[in-house]
Amino acid sequence: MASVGRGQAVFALVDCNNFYASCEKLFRPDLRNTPVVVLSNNDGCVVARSKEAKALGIKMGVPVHHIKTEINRYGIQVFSSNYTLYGDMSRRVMNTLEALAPRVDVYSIDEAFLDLTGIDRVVSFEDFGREVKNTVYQNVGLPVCVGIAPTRTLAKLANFAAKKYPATGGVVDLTDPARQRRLMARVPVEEVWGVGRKLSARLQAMGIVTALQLADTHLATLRKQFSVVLERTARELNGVPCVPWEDVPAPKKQIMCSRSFGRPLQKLSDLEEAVAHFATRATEKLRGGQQYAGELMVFIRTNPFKATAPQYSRSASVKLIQPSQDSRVLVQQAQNLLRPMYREGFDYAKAGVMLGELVEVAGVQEDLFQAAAEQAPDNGRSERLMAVMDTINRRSRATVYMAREAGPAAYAMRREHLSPAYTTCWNDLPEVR
DNA sequence: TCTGGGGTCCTAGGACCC
DNA sequence: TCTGGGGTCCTAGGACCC
Repeated sequence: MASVGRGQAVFALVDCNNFYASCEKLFRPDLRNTPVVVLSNNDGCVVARSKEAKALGIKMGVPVHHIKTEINRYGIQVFSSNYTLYGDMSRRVMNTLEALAPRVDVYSIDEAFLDLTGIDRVVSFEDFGREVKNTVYQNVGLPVCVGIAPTRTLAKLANFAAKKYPATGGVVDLTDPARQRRLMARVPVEEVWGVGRKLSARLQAMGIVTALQLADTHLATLRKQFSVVLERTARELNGVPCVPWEDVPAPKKQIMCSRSFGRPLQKLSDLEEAVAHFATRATEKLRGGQQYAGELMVFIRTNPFKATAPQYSRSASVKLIQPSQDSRVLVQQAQNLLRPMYREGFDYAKAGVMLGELVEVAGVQEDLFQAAAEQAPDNGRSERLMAVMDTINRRSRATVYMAREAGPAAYAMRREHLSPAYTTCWNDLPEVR
């Protein structure tokens, strides 16, 4: 059993295997050994693959129309993204983890860091990892892998090994420095957390090919030739934690809502409808985080992949005189930005709304140059109206909406392979006969 | 026919100030 | 001939993550 110094930090990274594909399979036992892929919004490209699909060589991010032949030849099951389902399954996984570990940092929809500092006085890291894996599988039905190490970057690497080498049984304790070096020597540098395509190309050109070579590179060189980011990564590979643990998630700095349209739009009125919808959704998220937006940005663009068609792409932003979380205000501002940008004669493929300069409720500044009487008349009415809208819409999606959003959505997504809402809709509950 | 959506952090460079 | 230096703030763009 590996041991670490008293008080030395230890993290576990728990990561669901092929998360979206596993969620789909969970409710379709008939697909147990069938290759499954899940598509991005609008059924565009592959964003998740079951292990059978990976074995067939289906690549991450490939447009689905490029793999039509394989889909037919191998009987690959295709699903549209069902974020309602994945979000609900994610919540169940995270709840289970929170019951097992004292401190949990939910990092993304399918992974979380656990703080295991000091836990080896009671149970070995390896045994704890197996308990996590088994409990999640028992409670939720989803397979996970667990990597354990003194830094998050090494925990990521441990998780990579747990996934890649079946002999590990899906759990790797990487607290032992000698074991860290042995693993790093076998792992390509591009697998290191924080090293993407561009960086790995530059590193390889310098002869740095493995994770271990990166760990052993002079820190000052990394900082000088790259940046502090890569220097920190190298430090973390050497077991020195550089990312502080945060119990309270940092407040968001921007909120975005954007979507490609199911089919190209030409008319201003259709774009107005889409932009109103995006602004409404973004503002809901804003209120969910108890924040106000000080800035609003709107963009529209044609399809850059369609090289033969005339291209057009514009964005515009406005600083609000007073930060707001009122859908009426932000939808109106978004329309004001959209109309002057719009040009006739283009096939618009995508639009979006971004909220920035976010402030907490308590930090809202009164407008210095507005007469008190002009500021006062609302008197909290906006907050109350929005709260009522949110309450109603939480119970039943989109019961109350802005007038601009009305009508059958011309911008609606393509989702031709959508699975039922097994866990969030009574009518879609799976039946056991 | 058909290529996602939503984030974060860092750096370089320009404007501006004294 | 010789044309400062240091600081801040903002923005755009690039890199990364899932």
